[in-house]
Order: sequence, then structure tokens, then C-alpha cells
Amino acid sequence: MYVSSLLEKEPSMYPGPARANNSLPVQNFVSAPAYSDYMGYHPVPALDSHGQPAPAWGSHYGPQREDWSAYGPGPSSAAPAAHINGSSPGQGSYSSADYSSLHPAAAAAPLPPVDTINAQQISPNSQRHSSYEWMRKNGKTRTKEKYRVVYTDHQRLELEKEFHCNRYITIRRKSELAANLGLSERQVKIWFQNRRAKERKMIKKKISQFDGSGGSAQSDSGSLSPNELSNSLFPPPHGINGLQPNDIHQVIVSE
DNA sequence: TTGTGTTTTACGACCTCC
DNA sequence: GGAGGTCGTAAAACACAA
Repeated sequence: MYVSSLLEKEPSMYPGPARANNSLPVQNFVSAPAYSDYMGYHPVPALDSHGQPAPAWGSHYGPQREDWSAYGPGPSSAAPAAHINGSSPGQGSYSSADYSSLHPAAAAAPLPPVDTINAQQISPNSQRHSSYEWMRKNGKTRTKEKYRVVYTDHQRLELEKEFHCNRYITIRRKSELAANLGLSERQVKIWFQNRRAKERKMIKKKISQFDGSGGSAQSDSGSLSPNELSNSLFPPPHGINGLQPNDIHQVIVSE
């Protein structure tokens, strides 16, 4: 249901043919009133998918997705479209088992290993590789062989799930996600950085809209500026590295 | 088809913390 | 000094109107 909300509220999040032809079966998602406002999560006291207590910022967000199984009925019904655009069976079909990592009771069954989700198969890179040829010809490389790749729906979905559990990813989870999604840890880190930037941007936009509509944002944010509000919502957890989830929880809560 | 606007990856600069 | 944070930006990918 969360994805349905994303797709409705943020159609740009999974744009393009991949979304149109290859994305999750939105019609199968339960509508999510709780996520009618994407930015308005509610407290997430118990759900810690990865054995990590919900950090303090969770109180600013809406109710946790009840169960990621709401994403779809499972492989059988969602699979057909998943092969368009070079997708793998792992993309576009999401059984509840796939989200067991978000369920404490199913913590023993983490994300499907990358082995089962052939990164080469699901990657759209092969079809878009030619886009980067001119760069290499001109010697205009940017550290990587490819200037920019497009993450698969599956990769982005898993990253989004993690993001909604934790705005700041731990080293351990970063490693797990990177391995499971076939991304580098650097990519995961940068994705989270960009995702937080996006959220701040959205908050600013919302606040400016709220102010512009004649209302007062002070009911929620007091006299905070957008930046201040954003920082208060998502304080950067300095010293998070190397800490265990419980440690991180204490660090964040104590702030 | 094409021009334009938006979103998504990726990076560099700079900062803070340990 | 290294890791990771934000901020700003480049450029690819994409949507969509004309």
C-alpha cells in the first residue's frame, strides 16, 4: 500500500516505461489512507524490521506499513509484466516473504539474496548502456564506467522500505542492502543522501505552499525555518558508525 | 517529433565527529 | 585522517504538452 501511495503521490518516483509496464500491480495495493500524506508518518514504535528500534524521528511519521505483503499478491499474478524491459522475476512481484525482513517475526528471512535476483538480469543498464558510450569516447568519464545507472523498481522499492524504517542507514544494513540489491555500499549511501535531500526539498515545498495558501505553519513547526524544521525532523546521527542498532536507537532518542 | 520541465544517480566541496 | 553528513550541481532518464 505504501507503494500505491508513492505512485499516487509521487508519480515521478518510479517513472517511465518501467513504471508503466514493469512496475508493481498497483491495482493490487490496498489504498492507504494512513499514507494519504506521504510526509506524515506516524509513530513507529514496534516495527523494526531489522531488529532496530524505531528512532526518534519516527514519531514524526505516519503509521508504519502494516505489512508489505499488501504490495501484491505474489509472484504468480505480478510476474508477467516483470519481464518487460529486462526485468527479473524478482522485480515486480512481491510476496509477503520478500518483506519478511520488515517483520520482526520473520527476521530470519531477510531480503532475497542477490543470487536469486540476478542483478544483471534486472538491471536496465544493458539497454541504456549506449547512452554512455559518447562519454567514454570523449574521455569524459566520471569515476565510474557509466555516468549514471537507473535502479530497478525492486532496488528502489527495497531502498524506500529501508528509508521508511530508518532515515539513516547503519553500516550493517548498508552492507546487507548493498549485497541483496547488487549495489555498492557507496551507492546505497548516496541513495540515502539523495533521498533525504529529496525529503527536505518536499518539506520545504510543503511549508512554502502552506505559507503561501495563507495558512500558518506555526501550528506544527513553530517559528522554525524549513531548514530548521527539516533538521529537527531528521537530525544527522553523528557517530552512528559502528554502533549496534540498539546503540543507535539510544543515541537518536537521547537527542 | 521536439522542446521543456522534473526526477534520479553521482559527484565534489565543505563540515562535523570520533 | 577517515567516514558520513548536507548542499549544490551535472547530466541521464523520463513525462508530457505543443
